[in-house]
Amino acid sequence: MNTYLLYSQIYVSLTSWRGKNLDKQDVQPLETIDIEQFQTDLISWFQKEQRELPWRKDKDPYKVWVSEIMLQQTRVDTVIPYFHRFLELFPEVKDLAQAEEDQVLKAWEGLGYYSRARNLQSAVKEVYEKYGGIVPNTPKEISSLKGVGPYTAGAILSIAYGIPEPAVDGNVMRVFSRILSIWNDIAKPATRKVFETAVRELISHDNPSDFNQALMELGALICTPTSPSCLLCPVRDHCAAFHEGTQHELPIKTKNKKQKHVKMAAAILVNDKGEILIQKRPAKGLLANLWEFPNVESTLSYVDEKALLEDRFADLYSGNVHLNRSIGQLEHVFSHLIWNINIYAGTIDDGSASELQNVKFVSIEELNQYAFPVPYQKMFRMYQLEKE
DNA sequence: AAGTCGGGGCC
DNA sequence: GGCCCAGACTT
Repeated sequence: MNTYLLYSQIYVSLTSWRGKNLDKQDVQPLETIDIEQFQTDLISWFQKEQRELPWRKDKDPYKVWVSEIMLQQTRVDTVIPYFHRFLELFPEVKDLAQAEEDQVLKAWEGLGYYSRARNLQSAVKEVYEKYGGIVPNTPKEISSLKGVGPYTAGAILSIAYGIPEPAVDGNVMRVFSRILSIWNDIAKPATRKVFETAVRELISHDNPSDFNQALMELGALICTPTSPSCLLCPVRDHCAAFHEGTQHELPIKTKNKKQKHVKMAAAILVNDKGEILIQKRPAKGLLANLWEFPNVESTLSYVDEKALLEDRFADLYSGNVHLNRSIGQLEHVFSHLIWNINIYAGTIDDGSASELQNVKFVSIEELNQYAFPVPYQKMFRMYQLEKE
């Protein structure tokens, strides 16, 4: 029973299923998917061709969890060194639960989307205190943890616990948009459910871990966004797009909007001991709880910017500020905005600034103990190069 | 549903 | 330049 899943059945259960190109499928009819054969082809390919990745050495739920959080919107090659360092610093739930947040953010420095780190630690604390350090294994409990959304819940449940839950990420949507010829816009939030429904029908109950990982591995290695390697694909016989020749048209994804430009001015301010003024960013919003150099959003005209900045910084830090020189400009691109920063260097008298909350004077050697966003790392590098 | 939230590597 | 990436959270 149900070895073969009729397309008509899927059609009923999903919206916009094969809503387009009904003529093209007649070229090479694909009326049925042999589910068991599909599972076998997919999983055996994965077991043979999968990459050796550090989080695949064992299925420790905590390690799987950390890896899945790091991998959100982040490439495998970027994550690998971070994963090693993070697990060295925080080998088990207890270690991360008891760590200082500043240390966690330092370990995350440069990886981006820093709320992932703060949410992960918050959730790990809950696991440590409420679940005795054991990562829960039910959809309800694990989904309630901070930072664990529908994808990550399914990934942990299937990979670490062998529970047949969908783990639908960008890879899975791309792969199944082609295999099942789904023309919904994968940029729309509602579309993910279409794919979850499909995965629930197709997932292997014998090996949900390899099934889900195989889909992602296929998306990363074969069924790539621009030029899929269909001739190497282990499931091309099951693929509607391959039969119809539409693999280059799928998936449908609407474009995202352009970034807004934000003008900034920032300064390296040094006191008479040669220490540098740094401050901690607010606990919410962009780059929350990371450290930065004095800066303002500036719509000032470049003509008088230096003098106006001196007044502004003097006011902010209750000291005499003198900007000696302009070091240059820096552009940094975020997902949704672009910073254009004018960079200055100068001095500040160490009056009452160090008494301000979230403000510190630190030596150059001490700087590397604080987590800085990449644009401020670039800024400090420019400062050091200019100084020589 | 749309906006916020990083950063780097391709093409 | 734009696009993508093992997404989640807030509004």
